[in-house]
Amino acid sequence: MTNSSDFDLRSFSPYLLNMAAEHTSLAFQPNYKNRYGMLRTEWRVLFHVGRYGPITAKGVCNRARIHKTNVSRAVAALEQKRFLKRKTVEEDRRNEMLSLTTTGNAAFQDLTEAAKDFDTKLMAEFDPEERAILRRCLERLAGL
Amino acid sequence: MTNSSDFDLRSFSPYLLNMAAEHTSLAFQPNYKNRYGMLRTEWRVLFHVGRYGPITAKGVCNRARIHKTNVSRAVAALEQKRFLKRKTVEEDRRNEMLSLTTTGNAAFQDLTEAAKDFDTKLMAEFDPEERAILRRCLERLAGL
DNA sequence: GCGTATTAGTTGATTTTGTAACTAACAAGG
DNA sequence: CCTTGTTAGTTACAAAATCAACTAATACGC
Repeated sequence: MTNSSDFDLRSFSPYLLNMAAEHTSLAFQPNYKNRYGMLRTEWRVLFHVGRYGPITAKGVCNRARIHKTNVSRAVAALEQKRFLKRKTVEEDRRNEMLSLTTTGNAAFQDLTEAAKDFDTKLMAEFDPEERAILRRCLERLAGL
Repeated sequence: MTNSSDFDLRSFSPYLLNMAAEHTSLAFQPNYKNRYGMLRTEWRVLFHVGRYGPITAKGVCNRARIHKTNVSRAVAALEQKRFLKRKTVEEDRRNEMLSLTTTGNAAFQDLTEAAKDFDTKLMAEFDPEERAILRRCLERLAGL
C-alpha cells in the first residue's frame, strides 16, 4: 500500500501546473520576444507599469511578485529600449515613479491585445463553467 | 474599446499558471531540497527513474519533457550522491540504463509519499468535480 | 541633532538553465 | 569496408535567475 507504483507525476499538481505554465508561456513568448526583443520579465514589468502606472519599482515587485533585482534589471532594460521612463519622487527621493513612453505604451497596447486574443483562443477549448472553475482554482493555488 | 484598462494580468492564463506553479512548487521544495539536497530537476529525474526505471536518459527526457542536457546533469548529480547508478547496454553501447540504488529508492519512496500527501492537502480545498475539471484543463493546457 | 534602523533600489558573485557544438556508437547504402 | 547519416549522451559557452552585499535616502528613539 505504501507502494509508489500507483502514483504518476501527472497526478502531482505542482508538476502539472509547471508543464501547463511552461507550455503556454512558451507559446506566447514570440509576441514580446520576436517583435519587441523583450524578455519575459520585461514584458511582465511593462505590463504592470502600463496597467497600474505610474508606479514605483517596489509597487511592481508587490503586484507582480517578481524579486526586486529582476525588476531593477528589467526597468533598466526597458528604459534603454525607450519603453519606459523614471522620475524621482521629490518628497521621498528613494522612490522612482515609473511610467511608459509613447513607444512603450504602443507596445503595451499591442501586447495586451495579443494577450487577450491568446487567452481567448486558449480558453475556447473549455466551456464557461470550466473556465470559471479553472480560474478560481488557479487563483487559490497561486495564493492570491 | 481597444483600451487595455479592463485587462488584468490575472485574467491571462499563462501568467496565472506561472504564479500557481511557482507558489506550489516552492511550497513542496523543502521536501527534496532540505532533506536530500536535491534540485527540482534532480527530484523529477529521480522520480521518473524510480517510477519507470530501469530507463535510459532519453526515456526520461521523453517522459518528463526535460531537455537532455539537464537530464544529463541531474543524472551525474544523482549518481554522485549515490541515489542512482548507470549501466551501459551491451547490445547498443550508446544507451545507459538508469536505476536507483537502495538509498535512492528509499528517497524515492519517501518523496513520493510526501508528494501524495502534499497533493491531497492542496486538493482538499476543492470538491471532486472541481478537481476533475482542473486536472483535465491542466493536462490539455500542458499539451498532454 | 545623532546614532541606529529601515526602505528603495543597484551591483557583483554564484548558481542554474538554455543553446550549440561536440564525441562515441551504431545503421544503411553502395 | 567506407562514406554518410542518425542517435545517446556530454561538454563548453551564453543567457538568466538567485542571493548577498552595497549605496543612498529617510525615519525613529533618545
